[in-house]
Amino acid sequence: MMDEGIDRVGQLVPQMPVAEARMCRLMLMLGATIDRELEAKLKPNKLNHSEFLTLMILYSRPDGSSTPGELCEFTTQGATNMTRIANALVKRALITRGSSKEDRRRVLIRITPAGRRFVQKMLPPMFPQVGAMFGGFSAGDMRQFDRLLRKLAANLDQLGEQRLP
Amino acid sequence: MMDEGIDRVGQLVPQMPVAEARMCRLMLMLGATIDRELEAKLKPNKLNHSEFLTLMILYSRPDGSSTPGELCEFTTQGATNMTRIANALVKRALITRGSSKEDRRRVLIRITPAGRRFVQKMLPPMFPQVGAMFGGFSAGDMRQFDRLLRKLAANLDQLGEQRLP
DNA sequence: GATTTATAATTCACCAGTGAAGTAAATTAG
DNA sequence: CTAATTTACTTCACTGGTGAATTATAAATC
Repeated sequence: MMDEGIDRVGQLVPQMPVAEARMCRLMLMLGATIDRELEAKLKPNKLNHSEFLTLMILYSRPDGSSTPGELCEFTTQGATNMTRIANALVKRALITRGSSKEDRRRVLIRITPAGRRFVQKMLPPMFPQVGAMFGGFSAGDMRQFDRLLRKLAANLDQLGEQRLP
Repeated sequence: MMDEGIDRVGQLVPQMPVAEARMCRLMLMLGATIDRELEAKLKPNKLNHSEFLTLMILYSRPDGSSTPGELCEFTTQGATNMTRIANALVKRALITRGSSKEDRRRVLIRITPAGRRFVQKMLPPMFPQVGAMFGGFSAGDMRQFDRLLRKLAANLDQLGEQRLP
């Protein structure tokens, strides 16, 4: 369906890299699909993707804490949105927000015990889906897939750097 | 960086399918990155992703026409948003909107000659980036990658169907 | 040591996308 | 043939996310 569309565009615009465009489109579609799937799983917990990611990063930290700036970097969110996310999670008492002693510009965000319990309760129901996504993938498939995705990631990193400096 | 985070969560929650979760996260990151890259390329043309996709689907149609409902399906957009998209593209005279004769509920959307010229002008500057994304991919890599992505897509389709009916 | 510059976070105004309700036409059922 | 149901799209109110301006603190420069 999508393939036909791209093929036809390729006929009309002959210099187009058809195979690459197709792959690119596939990645976009799959990314969006996984995103939807994830959001559906999160909805019952009244979390969205970026709130979930933020909480998971805090959870994964040995000391359970970070700063908005750092969380922005790791989640690739803007600072504006991180403020909203923190507000939402603080309101639900999953994290706390306090100001740093050494640098009073900095805000210290920390996951609460309730936040940790919440994560531990929320994660396991997601496991079957995550497993099913890769049903029928052999060990070799997994290795290949990982390799190719990271190769693509490296290329994209290069592309991204060119635009900024 | 992400890998360490997932590994650490895997230690805290032992039943977690770590490899699958990692792959899933990679797909989400890459999808988002490609999306950002695409949006950056579209910005100078004052188009966003969904408007671009809509226009490209019309462009790829032999008769250059479709209906909002069909475009919703192909772009996986809600009808609400398709109304906005059509408004935006009509305002720029890239498409026309008329009502169908056989079924007066239906709206007929058609790409204009100006719309076709616009697409032909806009596409070529994107080709180098699309090519660069897959720089260093051998023919075998491309085949493998395509195979694995479609396998994943098939699994996701199954997952999606379960939730709806 | 005062002033400039840089950094961290927040607030505000806006854009893109969604769900629920509304409108209008076509189809089905009684 | 009328009434109920379904289909196609639009409108409205809201959520999530972004860029530009703001505030507060720290670091650098003169």
